[in-house]
Amino acid sequence: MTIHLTAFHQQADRMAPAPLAFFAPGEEIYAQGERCGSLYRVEFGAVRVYRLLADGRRQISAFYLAGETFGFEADDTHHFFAEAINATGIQVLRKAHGANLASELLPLALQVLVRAQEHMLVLGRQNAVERIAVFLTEMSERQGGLRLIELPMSRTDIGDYLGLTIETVSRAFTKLKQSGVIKLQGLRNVEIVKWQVLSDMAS
Amino acid sequence: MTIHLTAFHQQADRMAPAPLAFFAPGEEIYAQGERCGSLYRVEFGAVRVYRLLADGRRQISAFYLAGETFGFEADDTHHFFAEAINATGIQVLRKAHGANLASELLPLALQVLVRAQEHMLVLGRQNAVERIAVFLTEMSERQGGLRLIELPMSRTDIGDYLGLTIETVSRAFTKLKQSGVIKLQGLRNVEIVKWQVLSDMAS
DNA sequence: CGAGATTTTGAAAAATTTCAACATTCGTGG
DNA sequence: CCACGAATGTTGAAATTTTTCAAAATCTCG
Repeated sequence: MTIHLTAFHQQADRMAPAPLAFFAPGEEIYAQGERCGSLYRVEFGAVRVYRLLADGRRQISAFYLAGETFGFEADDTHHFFAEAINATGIQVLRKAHGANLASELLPLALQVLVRAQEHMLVLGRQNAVERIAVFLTEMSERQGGLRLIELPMSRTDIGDYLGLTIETVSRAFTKLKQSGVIKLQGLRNVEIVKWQVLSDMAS
Repeated sequence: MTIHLTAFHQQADRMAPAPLAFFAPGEEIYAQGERCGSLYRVEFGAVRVYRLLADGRRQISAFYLAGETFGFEADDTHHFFAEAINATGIQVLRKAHGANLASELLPLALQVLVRAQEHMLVLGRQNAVERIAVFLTEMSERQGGLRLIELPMSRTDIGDYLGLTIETVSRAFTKLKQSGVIKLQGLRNVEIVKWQVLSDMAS
């Protein structure tokens, strides 16, 4: 794959020196407990940000796709882990300190916040099929509202994002397939056949 | 109850005209869909911020206690409802636009964000007793780490915050009581008897 | 093409919800 | 200040959903 660096550099904003970093599938971007001083913008690929319980239970708080910014923290320490899901390019935005910077970051942080708050409704109050419906709707909207969507992540990741086991995720996919709402072409390509039905399920 | 207005006014920061508003128990502070242009700081009392599904299922995304700021939104529209839980005093911080303002708001927004992300782990991956343990630990920490805590909210609110039914909340409280981890003095006063055990449960 | 990894399916177990009844608490008016 | 009634909370039992454990199927990639 040829990567056109210039294209990325043109997108770079005035936030500071913004080196482009490459990550292999599964590679750690940062870990809980590490010091932080940067934000990260996905240029291509996908990232999962998660937290662990002592016994290994994992909750993915968000996926980040191309164009999205992550790495916001309340203090100088990372409270989460971040890993590349696939081969991923990331622009590291070194945090400078200044008022005009905060005014650029606040809207990005607020978008992450609103999404997190909306996801709480899913985790707290929706059943398995509804969760998958929300997830597919979200992924479609984030990929431009297309009916054909590509899932960059595994069923395990989807489960850990939606608070379900991999088996329950699989069964929910099966139900949506059997009711003709979606079609699968391979494991990671989903066609949304009945958009309105899926949308309604997501409430 | 006598309210010392001067004390509150001394706490006012330089954000702008900050009138103190009073809300009765259950009174709406703002509604989903309303335009927003203010932030809110709780002076006394408690607030719940929540979202609803079409069929009435409710998820409380956060409680806000004295000293805490809420009302952050990504655009100019409220995506959530906010209500006073009890008699509550709130400072309305009218949003001005400017860089120095954003630099003051960002840390507050980030604190809300981190808390939201941590709550996702609870909603997605912890069982009923663990959720109550987390909740009590949180409430204690937010009230200064005391062993005697006062819950300003009902069991229904707790359930809607933790993604549980009121009955499951009640049963979890009963289990914690029976195992000697907590004691109840009335419904809303909890004594944490075995701090470490509770803490460990919360993981 | 084949081996390992991932996903799907089935059946039983566990956790939570639902529905119903009972108990307790709280606020108000006598 | 007590008693009453409504609101809130607790408990029990059955139903439902999800998880767990196990095995079979499918996919991916070298």
